[in-house]
Amino acid sequence: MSARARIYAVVRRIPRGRVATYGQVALVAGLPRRARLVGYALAACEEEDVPWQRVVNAQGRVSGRSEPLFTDRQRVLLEQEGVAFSRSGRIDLERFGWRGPDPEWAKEHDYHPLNIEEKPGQPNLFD
DNA sequence: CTGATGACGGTGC
DNA sequence: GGCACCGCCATCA
Repeated sequence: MSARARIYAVVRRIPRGRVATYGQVALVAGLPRRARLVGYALAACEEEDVPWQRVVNAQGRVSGRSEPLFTDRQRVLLEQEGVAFSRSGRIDLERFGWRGPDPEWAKEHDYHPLNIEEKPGQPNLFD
């Protein structure tokens, strides 16, 4: 399986109303420290069932594009899923960040779980 | 082949 | 918070 195909498979696991970082996607796909590759793969992605809008950078911001129209589009799509942006255009990853794939699924398909804990006191609106 | 270019990220100031 | 490096690596001119 190509690196690209693995990346798309991981992105397809991110649920509605959640966002993952490029680095997290790389890690789950078994490609540590290759966040740039994830960005490259998504830029070239033409598959309809890959929710590319749910991947943002580690600062919780929508990454810039050569074509700024797609940046706006990504934000609109996420807001429609219930993801909130701060005034400065940031997403609170404690609230909306993906906690990793279902461990069951990860084990079966040889991906890496993340096991990120929910922060106590932060209501989880989407699980 | 070589150098430049990114939907990146960690570190340091 | 911002900014500058630097490591990263597939693609492309």
